[in-house]
Amino acid sequence: MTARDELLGRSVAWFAEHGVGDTSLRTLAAGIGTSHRMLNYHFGSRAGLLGAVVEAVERAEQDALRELVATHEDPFEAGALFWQHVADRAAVFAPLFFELSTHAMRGEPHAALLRRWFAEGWSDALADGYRRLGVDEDRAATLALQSLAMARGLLFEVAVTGDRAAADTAMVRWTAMVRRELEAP
Amino acid sequence: MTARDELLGRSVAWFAEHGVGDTSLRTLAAGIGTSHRMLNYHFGSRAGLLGAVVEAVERAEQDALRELVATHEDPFEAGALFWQHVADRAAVFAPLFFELSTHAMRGEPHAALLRRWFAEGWSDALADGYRRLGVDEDRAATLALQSLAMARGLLFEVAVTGDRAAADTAMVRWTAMVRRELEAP
DNA sequence: GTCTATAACTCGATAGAC
DNA sequence: GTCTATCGAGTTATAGAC
Repeated sequence: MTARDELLGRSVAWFAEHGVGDTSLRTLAAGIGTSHRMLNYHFGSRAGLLGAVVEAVERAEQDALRELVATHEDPFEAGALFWQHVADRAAVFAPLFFELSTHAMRGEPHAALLRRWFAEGWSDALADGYRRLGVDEDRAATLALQSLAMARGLLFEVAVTGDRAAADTAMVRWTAMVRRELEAP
Repeated sequence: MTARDELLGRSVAWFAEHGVGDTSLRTLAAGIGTSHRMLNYHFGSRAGLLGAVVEAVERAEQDALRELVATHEDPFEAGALFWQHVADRAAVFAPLFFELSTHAMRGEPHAALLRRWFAEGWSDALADGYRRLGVDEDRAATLALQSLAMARGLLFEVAVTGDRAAADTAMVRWTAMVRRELEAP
């Protein structure tokens, strides 16, 4: 366990408990028993620290999705459970997720790793799921992209409006639409 | 034309030309012929200024959508044209849009207006379109939410990965899915 | 109401000593 | 790795001119 990993773990725990908000490096540092100078030393910048936090959370979430897909006969059931899991954490991590993704959109160097993480990890995991249902390569790629877009868009809605029920309904009906598409010729 | 409106118009134009990035108030002020003190005076804060910019852009976009829906027989055709319009501007305004939406997610006071703008404007406009196709109230609301989520999710993908072609394909196929849903009993 | 000028405070980032 | 400045920038506040 390096000093960096130790600080990263404590930062994730601190954010999970106190929320992310506009917490300053000084406030966070005081909260986890270090100095803002040390956070800059280990992570290069505030954005570098937040990027590492998001990457750690995303890695855990992607692992959770693969685990659910692997342990459930019905991929759609795994998807439903995963949506619940993600939406439950929306209030805490969605703002940080969308904030950091704007850094990736602007091509900022510290967000390069995050950019690849956003771009490849989720699409690949979802496309795998659709291929296992016997969908051909081309359709699987599009369905994966659509499912990812739908999930992120609904996550956005939940985070902004707080209307979880409407988003849940939309997700259930989206899943039903895909089912019917796959059963049709 | 108040001084505030004048500065807002020049700010939007400046951002459209130079991009948003991490432009400082001082840089922007110098670029549009004022001082950073005046920007704070008229908009309250940097976030207040950016919020006003996003609101102005969103208002124009929502008006454009209503205009397209009103002038086209086929609402799906209007939707396709609008998607093109929005995706073309993704590189410039998507980062700012998602950044400001995180302020709304955190319930920051200066983003209160923006929050309502995000939450109500688009859903209402889209639900109107579906109702005009004879869809009942409950389904129209869900379809509007799904269409909004799909569009924002694909906009997110375009902004992060730059893969416009994949997003266009996903949008075309989404529209086809909805068409089939509405034709089925 | 609009604008200029100035100062103080916080925060992110950096340099240098140890 | 750690600590003590130090700087630029966003923000807020005050005083005052037009």
